[in-house]
Amino acid sequence: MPDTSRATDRNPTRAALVEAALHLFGRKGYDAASTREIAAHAGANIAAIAYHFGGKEGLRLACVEAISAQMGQVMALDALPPPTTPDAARQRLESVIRQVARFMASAAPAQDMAAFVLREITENGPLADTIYHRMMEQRHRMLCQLWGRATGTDPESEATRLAVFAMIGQVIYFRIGQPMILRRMGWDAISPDAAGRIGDLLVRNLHAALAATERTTP
Amino acid sequence: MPDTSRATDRNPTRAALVEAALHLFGRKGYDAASTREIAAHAGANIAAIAYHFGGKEGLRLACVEAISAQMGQVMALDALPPPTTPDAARQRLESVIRQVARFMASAAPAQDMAAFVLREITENGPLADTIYHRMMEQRHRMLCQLWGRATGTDPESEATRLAVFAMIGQVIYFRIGQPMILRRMGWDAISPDAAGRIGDLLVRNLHAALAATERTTP
DNA sequence: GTCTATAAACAGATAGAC
DNA sequence: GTCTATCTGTTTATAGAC
Repeated sequence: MPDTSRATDRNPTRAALVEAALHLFGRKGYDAASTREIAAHAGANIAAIAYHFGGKEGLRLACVEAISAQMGQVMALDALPPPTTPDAARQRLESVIRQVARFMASAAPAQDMAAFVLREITENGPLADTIYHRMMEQRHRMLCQLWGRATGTDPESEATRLAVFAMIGQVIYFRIGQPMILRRMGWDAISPDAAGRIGDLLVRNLHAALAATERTTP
Repeated sequence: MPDTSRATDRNPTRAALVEAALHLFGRKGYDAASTREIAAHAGANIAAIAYHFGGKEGLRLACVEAISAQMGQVMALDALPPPTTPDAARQRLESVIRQVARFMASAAPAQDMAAFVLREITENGPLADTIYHRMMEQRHRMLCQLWGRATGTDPESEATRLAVFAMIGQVIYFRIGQPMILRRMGWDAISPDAAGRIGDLLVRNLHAALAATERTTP
């Protein structure tokens, strides 16, 4: 059993297995996706899963690590210096929303990743804790910091935390509910143009919500 | 094989099976939830599933019918006369949001139903079409009517349909993402008080978004 | 209507050849 | 590292007693 915990994918079979697993776990759920199906989808042998990951559970963990790595790239908030003025915070929130919206609305891998994370959380599986602490909590906290700076309110107040969840809900629903949205819109995919218009809408809602917050809690 | 398609639950075993199936399908997914587990959870025998529903698939269909019936009660928009003034439309939207938010945030069955529907849609299972047409589309259309009336814009324009999806996203995220939200808020459940505050937040965001729409597209 | 017993297909894991 | 073959347990569905 070699590099079971390695996130880097030097081996092409290993990488293909993670990609296929992410797709099938996300689409059908962990239990419903069989190792045979995953191996076939990756063009690999069933035994390769045990070899590279030690078993099905190891493959699940490898998926979490792959998502964590990808997510760090898309929401690279951590690297930038924290904004000092309300206006700078507002702009930072705006650019985060646009970036995440573009990623969520279009990119195919995002579908699998979002579905996978959501499932792991709602099923409260063995990796729910890991996912929450490594990917969710710190990012929400950072968004609360920006929101607090932008509105002049306490970043860790209940109102702020809930407001950030409402904002997040808008963005990720365009991913989670996408099959429904596509049908209703008469689209077969979200074009780059459409993703831009969705981003515009979400930013407009962001500004409206920020203004409403400032007016309510001065 | 008796009343396979009956939605009314005269038989207590039948009703218990639907309830247990809704819970387990919603929590673990259709494939992952075994008929043995469902029967045990309902205090019934495995063979009762084949007897009452013709098989596992029939049980799945019975779940859809149960949700459809429940949803008609919670979002009883259809019965009321359509509002004529923008202000009446705004109030109608507000009351729908509060009602759905209260249901989504607290009631335990809502967890199972929301998770079940979401899964069926994202897995694009055999009942995805039924669910979309019987439960999603007409309600979204009705909300678009209200939104259009409230803002004076075309109810079926792209902007309106997307704006309604953004609004819906906020509401249902407080159900879908609830395990995450509870952790972050330090709650172990959403109290009635908290549900009220979440409703306040969502209504405030609704008003802000409506105002932003009016300003943008006069 | 509800139960037991069983059939036929499937799952994940592993031993060992190459 | 990758493959075939096989072991062991679990799945849904069903036949038939009561």
